[in-house]
Amino acid sequence: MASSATRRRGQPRTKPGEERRRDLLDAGLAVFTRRGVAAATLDDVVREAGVAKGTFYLYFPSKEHLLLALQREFEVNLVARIDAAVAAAGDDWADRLDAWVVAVFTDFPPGRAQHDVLYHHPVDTHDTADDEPAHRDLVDSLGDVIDGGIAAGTFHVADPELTTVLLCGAMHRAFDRIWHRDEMNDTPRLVRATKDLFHAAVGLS
Amino acid sequence: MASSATRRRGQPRTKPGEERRRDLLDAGLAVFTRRGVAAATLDDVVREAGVAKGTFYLYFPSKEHLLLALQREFEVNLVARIDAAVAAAGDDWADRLDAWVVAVFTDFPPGRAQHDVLYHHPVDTHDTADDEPAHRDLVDSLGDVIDGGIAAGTFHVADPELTTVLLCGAMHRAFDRIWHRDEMNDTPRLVRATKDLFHAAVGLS
Amino acid sequence: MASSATRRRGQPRTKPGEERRRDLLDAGLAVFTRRGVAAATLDDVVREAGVAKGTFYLYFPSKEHLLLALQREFEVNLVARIDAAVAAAGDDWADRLDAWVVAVFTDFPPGRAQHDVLYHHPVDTHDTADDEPAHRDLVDSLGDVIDGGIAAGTFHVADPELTTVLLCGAMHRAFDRIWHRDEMNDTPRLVRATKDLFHAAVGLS
Amino acid sequence: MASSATRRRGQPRTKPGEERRRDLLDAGLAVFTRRGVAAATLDDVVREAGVAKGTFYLYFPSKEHLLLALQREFEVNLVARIDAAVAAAGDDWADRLDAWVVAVFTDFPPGRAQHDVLYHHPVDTHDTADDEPAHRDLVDSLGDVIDGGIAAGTFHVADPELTTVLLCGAMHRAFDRIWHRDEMNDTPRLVRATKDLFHAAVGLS
DNA sequence: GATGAATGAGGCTTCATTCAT
DNA sequence: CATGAATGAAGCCTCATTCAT
Repeated sequence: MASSATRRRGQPRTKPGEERRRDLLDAGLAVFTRRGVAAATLDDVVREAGVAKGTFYLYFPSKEHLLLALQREFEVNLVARIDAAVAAAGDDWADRLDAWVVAVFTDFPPGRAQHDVLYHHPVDTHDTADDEPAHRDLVDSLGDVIDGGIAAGTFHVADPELTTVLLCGAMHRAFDRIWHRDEMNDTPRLVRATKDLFHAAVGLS
Repeated sequence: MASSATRRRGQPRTKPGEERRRDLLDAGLAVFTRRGVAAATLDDVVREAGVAKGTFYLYFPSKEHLLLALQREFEVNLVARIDAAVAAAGDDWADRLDAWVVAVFTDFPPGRAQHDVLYHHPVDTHDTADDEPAHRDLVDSLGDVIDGGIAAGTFHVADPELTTVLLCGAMHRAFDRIWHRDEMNDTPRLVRATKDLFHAAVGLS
Repeated sequence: MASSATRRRGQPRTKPGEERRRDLLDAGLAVFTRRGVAAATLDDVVREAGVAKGTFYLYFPSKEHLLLALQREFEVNLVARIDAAVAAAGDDWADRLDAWVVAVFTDFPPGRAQHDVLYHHPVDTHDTADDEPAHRDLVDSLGDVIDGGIAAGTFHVADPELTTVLLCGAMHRAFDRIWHRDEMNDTPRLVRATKDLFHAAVGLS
Repeated sequence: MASSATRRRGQPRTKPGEERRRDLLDAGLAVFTRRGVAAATLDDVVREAGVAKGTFYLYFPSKEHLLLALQREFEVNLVARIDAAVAAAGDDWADRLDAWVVAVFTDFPPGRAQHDVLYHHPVDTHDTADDEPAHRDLVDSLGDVIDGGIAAGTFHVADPELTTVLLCGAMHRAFDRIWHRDEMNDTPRLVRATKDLFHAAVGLS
């Protein structure tokens, strides 16, 4: 029963529910990241988690739901960290906007693999019931900054809502393209270009 | 597009190779679009094409290669149409840039489904040999416009290369988000917002 | 040997691993024997074993490996029985040689079908990893008798190693020819002729 | 249409029947030898022969019959060459027996691959109708020598018929074992051991 | 709670054979 | 005689999910 998550002998087989769920989530992320979402099998996941097949279904109703949970968790954490960085940037809206950009770029790289898993898998939002409430996402986060700057009279944007979506999308695709081609891994340059674009978009200078 | 799944008696079974290939390509697109790439089966494809299983393998070495061919074809055509629209816009670079945006927006909607198939499926560029040369893509197309405007002294962009990628990404993701939520299908507004962003990005007014 | 293809209701589905493996082995032999190795399908095997397709792959990595296991098992058992008969024949080397011949002939007939399966199918020893150590085979068994008789001064053979291989081969092909033509199923006569040949080969009388 | 048997331009497409049949036979042997009988496909064969799929069925009713024809041809030729060598050996029966052995050993090696194809593939003699008359085979050939020696009073064998089969089998299996293990490719030694065995079997010295 | 042997529908691909030209 | 596109039955194997213990 060798596995990277082998259970130590004598250890109790049962764990608090939350901890088991965590193990499964971690294992899922590891496997999805390693093998790719499509190629990953439930067998891989439970082996990685050091748990029996059936146990998985005690915590998630299906493989699809594990992915969904992973995606939600990833974005929630990401946004929380970004929001914090923005809050720490002070009161100047231009600074806050820059802080948003920098935060995204410093946060993404370590999670590049997760990013792929998160954003590039077509989760069927059809049969996968949407129990949980929609969470605050990247667009909401950027929207707050832009709306704030406008309210303060610093930014000038004709259609803030759409512009926010567009800018947010700019980054996403940029990441994909850049990373997948393993070219231009020049973060400072990327940060600069992105800041410039954002500034121009909100009418700064 | 021969009637799916039926063949008139007495009709010749064989067709010119190019035509059969076309049928398969059409059938593939239809099925991928209807069922989604992951759920689509080869059975679906050949049924749609009104052809036997084995026939498929006379034209494509695998399901993956059908997808690849479809993707290539889609982007090549899209870019060709956009390039044409830009060329028809006259000599003013601002007009050309606007023409690019308008072209994209008028061209995409009918191909929304294909767009999903094309851009959202992780084609394993590993074992799927890359025989054909890289083709001109959307980024190349936008790049030409931006580089042209800069060369003419009309546009001013600090980092044209990255800015092009960013702007291109803006649209892509925007489409995804907008369409997938079936909200804001307000194309004129979308065109206006995008033009504004592009103008700002290249330093117009 | 559970009734093929049926399972009593309420009966537990799971069995001790060894037992399931046995069922599969038995089913495999039955099917290979009935249909021939090439024509046998996995469907046949699992139907015979009263088990689902997937279950097979819990015990063997492929159809090829089932055959391999069957072959190994057959030869190991055969050789064990022959060795026992030889040991029981006493100390006279001529008697032991005769015992070897008789043992082979009494043992083979009931296993004629298995013999075909075992010796006539080209198991690709290429990708079929050879985990287990080489086992004692018929040639080894005969070799021990011949070497023993030589050491005792009873037999006289110029090239014992090759002669052993040759004598062993004599029988094999003889069986094939004789059985496949369903002629000359006269075992006593066959035993006599073989004993004579073996005696002559080792220089007796 | 590249192939090792490409047709020269301007060459007539039709050939005398016998020649076409020869081409197919040659191609079949080449492919069976190269890929192995089981892995060889009809596509391989016709490509090798530089002929269309349908043409094959003008000359052979099935793939199985091609193999059968190849086997027959191989053995007929082999036996003819051996018989000739025996005839050339003079009138002494011991010499003739030795000549038989030597002939087999000099003839086999170059045809090792064909030997495998010929003797190791289970041709279903069930549905493959046996139109042609049985041909003279190796056993017949050896039988004539042994019977001749007995008639001349030179050989003494209790059961000539079975002994012949046994001796013939000795060689066959020996070849398989020896060649397949790429060990003991020491032909002179093999010839000597075989001669010894044959001499002993017919009561010489 | 936890287990893991068992399931079985269904996927992709192969290839001997046919037949209209 | 020759062609080769088309056929389609059949094969092997995968894997999400279940359920008796």
